[in-house]
Parts: sequence; C-alpha cells; structure tokens
Amino acid sequence: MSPNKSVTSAQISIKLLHWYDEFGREMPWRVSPADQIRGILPNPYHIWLSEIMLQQTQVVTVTGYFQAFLSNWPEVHDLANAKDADVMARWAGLGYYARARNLLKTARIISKDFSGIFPKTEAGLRALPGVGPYTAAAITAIAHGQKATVLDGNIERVMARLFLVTAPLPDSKPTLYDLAAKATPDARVGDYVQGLMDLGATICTPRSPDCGNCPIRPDCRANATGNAESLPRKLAKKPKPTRNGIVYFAYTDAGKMLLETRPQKGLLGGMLALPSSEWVTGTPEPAPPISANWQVLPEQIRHVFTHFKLNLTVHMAKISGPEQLQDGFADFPDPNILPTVMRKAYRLALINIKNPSRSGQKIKGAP
DNA sequence: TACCCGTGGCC
DNA sequence: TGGCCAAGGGT
Repeated sequence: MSPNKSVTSAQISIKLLHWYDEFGREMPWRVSPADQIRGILPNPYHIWLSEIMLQQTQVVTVTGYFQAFLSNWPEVHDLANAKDADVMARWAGLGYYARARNLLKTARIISKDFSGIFPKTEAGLRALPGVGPYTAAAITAIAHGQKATVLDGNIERVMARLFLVTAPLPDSKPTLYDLAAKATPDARVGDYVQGLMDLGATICTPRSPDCGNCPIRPDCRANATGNAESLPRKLAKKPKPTRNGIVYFAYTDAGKMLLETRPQKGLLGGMLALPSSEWVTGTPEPAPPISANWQVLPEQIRHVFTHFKLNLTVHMAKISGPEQLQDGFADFPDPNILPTVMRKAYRLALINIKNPSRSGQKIKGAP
C-alpha cells in the first residue's frame, strides 16, 4: 500500500463523516452522531434486527416492520419467547422468509445461551443463523463501534466508482472488499459505514447518480472519466422460467376457510398459505385438499419470485356440511399475515364470494 | 460453485 | 411492462 493511498483514504473518510453529520438519515434503529456524543449507545438488539430486515430490502420497506417488531417484542428475550406463528405472521410481506426463521433461532440462542448479550466479535456473530459476512461486519461496526470491513451492495457500487473497478460483479467482489477494507477509518466506523450506505442509497445511486451533490466527487475516478453510471458492471442474469399452479380456497358461510402452514424449508417456508398444488413448468397436477364442488376462477394470479414467474389459478368451494370441516379451518384472517402471493389469491377469492357471477365453470372435485 | 430464496418501486 | 435493483445468507 502506498503512502499516498493511505492519506487519500483518510481524507475521503473525513469528508464522508462530515457529510453524514449533516445529511445522514434518521432511522428508528440509529443513534445520531449528536446523540452518540451525549453518550447514547446503539442497542445491539435493534441493530441486529434492523440488519436482518435490511438484507436485500430497502429502508423504506423495513421501517414499519421494525417498529412493529419492537412494539411486540421490545427485548431479545421477548422475541425468543414468541410463538413461531406470531413472528412469521408479523414478517409476512417482507419476503425471504428464511430470515424470519433464522431470526427466531438466533433470538433464542442469544436469550438462552448468551444471557441476552450479542457476541462482540465478527466470528462470534458470524456463527449465528442468518448472520453472514456483511451482517456480522455491520453489527461489529455499528453496534459495537469496532473496526470491520462492511461490504454491501451500496458500498460495492461506491467503491467500484471511486476506484474505477471495471471488472464485473460478482467476480470483482474480492477486489471491492480489499478497497473497502483499506478505505475504512479507525475512528467512528459505524457512522462511516452508515454514511457510505446512505451515500449509495441517495447520491451514488445505481441509475442517474447525483454526482453534483457528492461529498467525495473530487476523489471519484469514475466521475473523472465519465463512467459512474455504468459501474459497477454485472454479469448477465439467468432468465426466469414461468411456473403454473393451483391454490384452493375452501370456505364456509360461517366465515371460516382452510389454511395450512407450509413446510419449514423451501419457498415461503413456515408461512401460512392456501393449500396448493405443486408449482411446475407446464400443467400442474390438481391437488384439492378436500372433496368438494370446486369452481375455477377465470382470473389468474401473477407473481414474480426471485428465480421464476408464477401463474396461479384459484379454485373455490363453499363447504356446507360440518362433516367436511377439518383441522386447518380458521376464521378469515387479516390478509397481512399471509405472504404476498397468497394475499393476492385470498383477495381475489374474497371478491368472488361477493360477486359469484365472476366464477368460472364447475369442475370435478376431489380425490 | 451454482442455485435457492420475496417483494415493491422504478423507468 | 418487463427487467433491474435493494443494508445477503444458506446449502
């Protein structure tokens, strides 16, 4: 490492911290630089919870969920003692539901094995379910104030532009990590990384970066060469295939419907859902949960997951005889406890209860 | 390593 | 409107 680069990195971090002091955004889990001076420390439980929610998820989406979780479970012990179903219901709509399952595992480890104290080292944090390299470094820097190399999508983008890294991601990630490590200051690491992420989210954005308002524009090689918007390069993504499936909405005049908890592993794992066929390329095999007079709705649900597109057909049946009621029937739920794709199907079904004329032709039910 | 795993907003 | 993107981690 050349002396010049070391000096430059220190200057960049100072500029960034000054910018953060003035323009850093308020967030429910953050302690502002002014409050830190007053002696207020970040709450590791808050930082951990926010970082898990923020994985692949924007701040605006997370804020409401964070507040709701903290309101329901103010301390990690409260979360550890929560019922799985309550936590999954509160996470519904946020996506990547393995995060919620791992959140509970970690809360129980922290509460029962660690007396409510989060590990102080990156290695200790990294051993917790759902805590990877990014999250361990972020908690180390933000919650504990210890130096760590934090590299998320924002910081990758800022580093690629600042140092004109033209090799595409993800191959360039080790290079970006090294650059991020060398740029990290010894003091105020938490504010520094949060400032870098704020910069990436508000100024150094993927499209149309606002370089005119960037505090480190004079240091940015991509800005100097006019390449900012085209960086970082990324390898082409695989196309998303389309799958098809059937979900089943069985209901009664008494306002009950059939719901099931999906298996803990896999897509929407652990979430409450309508009974469903497999989701397959081509024609799905019908899998009605009970024998009934199933009717096909003419409209389909369309939904896009990370790696495939889904067309869902909704089959409906009104259950009359109490002999058909079985485990799994429950009062019509608040749609918000369902994952979004099931929320869509549920809403479509409710519309068709109110307007039966929308229903399609009758089909044969039942195994 | 390559794949799996959600959702909402943007243009 | 379809692809891209977001404070990634697990297997």
